[in-house]
Amino acid sequence: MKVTKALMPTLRDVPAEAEIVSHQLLVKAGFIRRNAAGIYSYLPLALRVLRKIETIVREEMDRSDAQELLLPIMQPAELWSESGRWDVYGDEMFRLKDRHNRDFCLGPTHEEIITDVVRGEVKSYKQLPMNLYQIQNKYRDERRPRFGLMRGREFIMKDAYSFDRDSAGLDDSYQTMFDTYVKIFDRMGLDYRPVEADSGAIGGDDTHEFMVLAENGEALIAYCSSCSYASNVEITEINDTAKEKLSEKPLLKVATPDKKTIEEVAAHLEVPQDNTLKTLVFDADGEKIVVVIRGDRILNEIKLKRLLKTDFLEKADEESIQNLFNCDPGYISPLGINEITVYADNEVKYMTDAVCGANEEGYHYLHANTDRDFGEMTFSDLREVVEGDLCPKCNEPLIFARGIEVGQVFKLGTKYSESLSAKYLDENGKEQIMVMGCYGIGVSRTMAACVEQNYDDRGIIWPKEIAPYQIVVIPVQTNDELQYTEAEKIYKELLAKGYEVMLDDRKERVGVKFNDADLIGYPLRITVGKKIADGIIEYKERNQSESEQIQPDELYDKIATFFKK
RNA sequence: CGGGGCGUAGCGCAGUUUGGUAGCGCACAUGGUUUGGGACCAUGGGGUCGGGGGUUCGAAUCCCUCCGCCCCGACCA
Repeated sequence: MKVTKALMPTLRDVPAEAEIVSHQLLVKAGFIRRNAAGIYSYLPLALRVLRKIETIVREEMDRSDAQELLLPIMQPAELWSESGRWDVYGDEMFRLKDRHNRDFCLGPTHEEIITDVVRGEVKSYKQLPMNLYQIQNKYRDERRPRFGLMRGREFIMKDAYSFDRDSAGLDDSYQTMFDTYVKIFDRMGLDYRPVEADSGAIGGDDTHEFMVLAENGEALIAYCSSCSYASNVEITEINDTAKEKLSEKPLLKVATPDKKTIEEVAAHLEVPQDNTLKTLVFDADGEKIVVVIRGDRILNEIKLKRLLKTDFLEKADEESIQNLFNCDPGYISPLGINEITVYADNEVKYMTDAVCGANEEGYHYLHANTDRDFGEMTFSDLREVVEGDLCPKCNEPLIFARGIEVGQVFKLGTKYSESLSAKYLDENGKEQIMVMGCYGIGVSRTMAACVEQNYDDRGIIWPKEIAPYQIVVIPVQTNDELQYTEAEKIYKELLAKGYEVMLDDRKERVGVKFNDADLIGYPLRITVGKKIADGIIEYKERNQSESEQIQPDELYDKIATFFKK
């Protein structure tokens, strides 16, 4: 392709709305254009990258014996009512009606449709296991689309669904997909980590997220400095081990007027914040519960939700706390609480002579000791992990990193096969419910995540496996007969050898061409300038700072080596 | 959905307070001079000033209303 024929509209300025690097660079380098909030056109350069990502995904999925199909974007409401999600999904689902006033939606995901297809066609244990996938647009009416392709309302996703006879089969399918994802992201040249994660509203047991490591990632992950453990901090387990009690002083009531926050109380009493107790009140499915954690810690609501096995969990409002404790929330504690269930973080068990509220306006207690002073409480791992906490697997310190979620694998179980009755007959002719898994890769997001991880102040640095073009050939002076002819010769030769090449034949100054080349991020740049008269051309890799002067006949081996390694 | 902000040429912006012929830079077109890291000169094309309504002799500017978009929060891939 010649640049003069191509639609690759690079910009000098970036639209003010672009906030993060991947969004700015993809717009500036002429890959994407926005048509509406969270809705983008993929221009030719972007489409080439997407196709390459898809090709890698297809090859590895096919290799794992998954089969590609294509499911509809527009889906009938009936199926979603059957699974119960028509009412649950809420405003995030794009809904529409046909001319007969029948309800439809634009698929935010495809569990219902795939289960409908499979239940109609798969009847025997002999047909299982089966894994079906598609690469298809998804639609979610996000409350706030942002970060360009990271969180759009229309996006491309590879979604796969496995159907097994039983949970042992699902374990195998899950492992196969996990291994396949590792191969996929390895091939894309991304720096990523699979992490243990929360299964959230989709439900199910095991789940891993695949996180591309990037400074601006929205997710926080904790990984072990010595073993392979890694998890989303939302679920990172903490093993708080017993500590020796230093002393046990008697309880002492002290006045703390107008000192309601942990900071204020600790400062007033001249006690470190890590020797105070924080008491929180929650409304869990209509029942009030109390949670106690160390004063300087943050409660992890996901852990609490899992412990309580509840869907609805919300901080109790100030008024109901007043009614329960007869004092301001700043002075409450588990002291003398009998009628309310009390949960505490494991760490609380080992605290000595701590500060806690007196359940009386304006007073706190010094020297509270959990086992001595508090009534019955359930201990569990409830706090948010902090960097330096010990690995739950090997007790070495945990390190934090930011990541962008580009893939997730789930064990769904029978959630959808049951509600939509996807059943098969086993060896004994007995009806059984299929066991499902689902496996997603955000294709368009992966492109953005890749940019987020691979750029410098000049532009994008595509990994060579997914770059839109592999090589750009630049004649310094397009007007110069010799320079242009030689450049075109190299361009044609590279095309003939099967490379994806762009010839920058514009009558622009060379600075413009270099800047665009760096911005667009071709892995390799070949420059033909004045020195061609002496048989010398220039070879430069995008991720190297120095270029090399070489002879044209060295070029092809060099390029072959570069793309082979 | 709550709070804040913005909408003027493809992009970045000024003009709005105080109503009086719609501007600047980049990009684009033509000609010329340049030519190894976003050149220079000249000329030119391009606007329902987000839409509708109102006030006024006159509205980008004042008033009403609708729409779009961005940021923070809550939520989420």
